[in-house]
Amino acid sequence: MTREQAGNRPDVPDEIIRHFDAWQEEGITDASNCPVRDVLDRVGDKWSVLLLMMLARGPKRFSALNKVVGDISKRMLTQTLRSLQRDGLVERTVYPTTPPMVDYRLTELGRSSLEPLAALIAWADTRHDDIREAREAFDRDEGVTERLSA
Amino acid sequence: MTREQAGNRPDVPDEIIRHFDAWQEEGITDASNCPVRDVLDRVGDKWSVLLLMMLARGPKRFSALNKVVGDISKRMLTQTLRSLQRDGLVERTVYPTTPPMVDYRLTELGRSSLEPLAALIAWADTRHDDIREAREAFDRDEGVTERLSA
DNA sequence: AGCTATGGTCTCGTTTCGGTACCAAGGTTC
DNA sequence: GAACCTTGGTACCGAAACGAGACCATAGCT
Repeated sequence: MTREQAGNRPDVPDEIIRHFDAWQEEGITDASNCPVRDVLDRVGDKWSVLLLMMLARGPKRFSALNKVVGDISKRMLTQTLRSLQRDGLVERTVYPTTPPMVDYRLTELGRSSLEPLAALIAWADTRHDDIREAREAFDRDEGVTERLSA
Repeated sequence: MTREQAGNRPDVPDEIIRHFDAWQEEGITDASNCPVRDVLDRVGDKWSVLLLMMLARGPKRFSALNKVVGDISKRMLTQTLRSLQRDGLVERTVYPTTPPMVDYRLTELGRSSLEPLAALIAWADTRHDDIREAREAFDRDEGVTERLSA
């Protein structure tokens, strides 16, 4: 009872698919009137999701985040945290010591975002091998993959 | 019984959180050994998720995708579709007519990705108002938001 | 006086991105 | 039979985003 029964129909609620259809008919041209487009732009940046995950356990200081992620530059860390704060996903607390101490924690909204994000992570985890395999096959065959149909 | 009972604990399975913790201890420095990082980079580009959604209903031709998304350039459309194909999420079929006709359809793997993606979309839809509100508040107060704690 | 630590900002060079122009091959039109 | 239309791209160029590193203020310790 794996997942084969899916056949040609995605195992996604029809409701969602109808959603997609609606957008297609309206044309998704403008990002402004589309709530999802808006959120996708945030999810769709290199660091936001990663930072949200790192804050899942609890508050973390700027330097701790910088250390834990490692290959993020301070510039992007600041920038990403600011936009997460602006969107109400994280909260920034400054302790007026010297040197200053700042910590970031998820808001309730931020915590709620982890739910769907966790689903995505879980998918990534279980299907990653398939992706890697596909990738290797593609690189090996280099375009021979193209199915030609009369 | 909204969502307030969450308190300080995210309503995310502990299993997932422990996952995050593990990464933190190992340091997430290198994107290569982290399956999620890999997937996040794909999800985390401007167009991939949008295109996957547009293909949810069924196969679509290059020009149809270009029309439906609207503000994607042909360049990025080609590029994004290639990488989705490489990752085994979409399948490319060329019909050798003139002018050539090409269509793209989700693979089983691609279809399976819509499940967690749909959850994310649903979240975006229900919480978008909160985000917009937070954004307006932030822009209005411009940094006064900073909580100072002794 | 000098070194260290924190949470940034500034600048600069590189990557990536969006937009436009262009291309190939065949069918249709004049 | 030369001009034009179509599709699915690629080539090129300027613009925007990104990464690495230098720099800064403040205070405590040596």
